[in-house]
Amino acid sequence: MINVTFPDGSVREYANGTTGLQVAESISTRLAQEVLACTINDEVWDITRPINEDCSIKLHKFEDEEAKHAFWHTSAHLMAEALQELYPGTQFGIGPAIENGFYYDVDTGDAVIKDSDLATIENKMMQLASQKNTLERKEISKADALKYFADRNESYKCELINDLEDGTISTYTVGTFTDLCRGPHLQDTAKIKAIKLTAVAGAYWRGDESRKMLTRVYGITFPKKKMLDEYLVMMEEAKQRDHRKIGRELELFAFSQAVGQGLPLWLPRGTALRSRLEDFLKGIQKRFGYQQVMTPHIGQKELWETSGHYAKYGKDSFQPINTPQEGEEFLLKPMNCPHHCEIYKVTPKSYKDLPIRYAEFGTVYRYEQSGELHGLTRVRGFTQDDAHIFCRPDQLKEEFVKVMDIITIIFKALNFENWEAQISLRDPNNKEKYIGSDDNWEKSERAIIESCEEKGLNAKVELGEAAFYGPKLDFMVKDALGRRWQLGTIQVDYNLPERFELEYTGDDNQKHRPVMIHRAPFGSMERFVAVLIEHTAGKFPLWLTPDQVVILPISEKFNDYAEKIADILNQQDIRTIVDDRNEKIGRKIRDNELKRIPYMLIVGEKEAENDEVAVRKQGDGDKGTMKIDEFASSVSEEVEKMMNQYN
RNA sequence: GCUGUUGUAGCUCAGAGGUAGAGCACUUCCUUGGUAAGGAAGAGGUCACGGGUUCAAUUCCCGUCAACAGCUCCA
Repeated sequence: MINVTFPDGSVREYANGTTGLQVAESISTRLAQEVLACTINDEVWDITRPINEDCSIKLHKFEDEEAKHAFWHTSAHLMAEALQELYPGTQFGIGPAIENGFYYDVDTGDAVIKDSDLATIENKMMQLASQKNTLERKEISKADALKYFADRNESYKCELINDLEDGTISTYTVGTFTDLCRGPHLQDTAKIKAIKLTAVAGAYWRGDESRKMLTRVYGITFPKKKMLDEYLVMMEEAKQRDHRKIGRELELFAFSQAVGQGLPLWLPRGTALRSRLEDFLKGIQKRFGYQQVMTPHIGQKELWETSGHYAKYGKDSFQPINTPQEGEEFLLKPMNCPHHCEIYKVTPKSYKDLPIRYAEFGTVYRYEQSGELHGLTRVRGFTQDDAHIFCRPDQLKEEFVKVMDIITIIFKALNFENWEAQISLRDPNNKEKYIGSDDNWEKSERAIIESCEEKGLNAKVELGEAAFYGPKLDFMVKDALGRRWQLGTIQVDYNLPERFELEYTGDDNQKHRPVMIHRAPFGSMERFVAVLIEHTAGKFPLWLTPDQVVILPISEKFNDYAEKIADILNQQDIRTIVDDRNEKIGRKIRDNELKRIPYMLIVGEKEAENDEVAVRKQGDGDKGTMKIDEFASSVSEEVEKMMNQYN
């Protein structure tokens, strides 16, 4: 007999070899029908795998990530089985479950899978699923595994097996398809009731650009048809939040082929929004002891040879600008650090001067590969809310933590809740990708890790994600469709101060090297605005939105009164416009609701007689009548309250 | 950059081997209205660009450019 401990702490006794499914059955038949996977001692298992020792158990229904994972992983195998039948000779790469669904990377040889083929594959999958085939787990030796897959010409699988340790290898078979797989899986395919293959795309084998590009088929499945329908509706709604769509509708920004790809044009309303964000950050930075600086958009090529950027990125960048003068070369600046280092060097520095914090909204140009460009989130010309902090080594951690505070303030002010932090360190197996001494790298990495510990920040550590000159702490936010974007970033750098020979005089009257922190709380204005648009669906907070109030006269007879109120409000810095079109009030309300202007003031005969306005809040309907002054002060208060919180 | 898809009016999209359509937006006129689309008329397109096939190409084929999804990359 074995003892099984449940999440509530209760313990039950079962026969040795009992499965998770049998445990579920012992509780209720309903649970047994719905359970898809189980966690045995912190490891997720198939519900049909016999348990041979005392353990803790957790049973997972579809709502749990663990169950979804098994569900979609099994779906990937099901799709593989379908592909094997439809495209004989297909070789299989990997086919994991992902955040929403699954994919499988396959090599179909000469056959090409097109978007239009997805329906056929779906149908095949449905047909196979209804066969209710069970998934059979088998543990096999490395030699047997290699032989099995080699016999089937599965070179990708063999490559994977070669990297595995003998004794840890298992396969799963469903119907006619056997796959190298760790599991866990569903008991059988009958639970898969709704299937949607969402996309087909290319993906390099093992994520390596130098290797073959396989065909990746993406899909998602559900235990109920209704769940799939709901998912598809949700995806449609997410698309409505796309910043590219809202940016066009609200006339915030645009692109022009004549100007060039990836070069955003900020329209008046977008510029108003962005400038307000910049002013907001400037206010905070002033409080934190930053000084604004300004530098040119170009600089001599030598600057980036000194920094090391040219050696690393030069040939993949916008090429040098030549001048009529023989041999003169300038670069569009891809970052601001060298300029700021030169500002540091203008005067000799004492240890008493540090820390020095130079901030600049610096526009930079990077030649991103054409396939990387994406709305405002990935562009070729963008403005970093950049700053460089030069400090003594003993000030490093305090300065680092202060930057974390700024980022937290900003995320809080804009109601970003679901951000993630990531510590990006060197790849220890690939040190030649980086510049600088081991000693400096270790100091930098330690400073970041310790700062996070000090602030109790739960950051995920990623090896190999560091910049080539230093480690960083990045703040990531998801867009409407769940894609992760890096916004804020903080980087510790011992290398540039050396390369630019930055110095300060210490209290020992000796020359010392300062440490440098690169930081950008927004990341870039472009990307931040993009994510903000998706986050708010274009309904920006009152203090930030380009137009705060729109006045809607009932008829043209009241246009003069509307203009009068607009003047009064604008004089009090309440950004007000008038919709003086010859349209009925219902129409004006509809159009301005869609423009997401926070307040609509409806004015007609009644209001004009009494110096009043009828207030309507965007998305919230009629709020009744107010005196003009009363409305003005309530708006001002609402804005001030927010600003006072952070200044 | 790679794989796939797409490119028709400012926007969203129909369409067909015989040189183009809708709705919205725009202009003018009528209407002067009370909380999410009033009515009428009009203007607007080298069907992304360059080749080829054809009596004839915006439609079929090839190339280029751009956009979209994914991969790779991201100082």
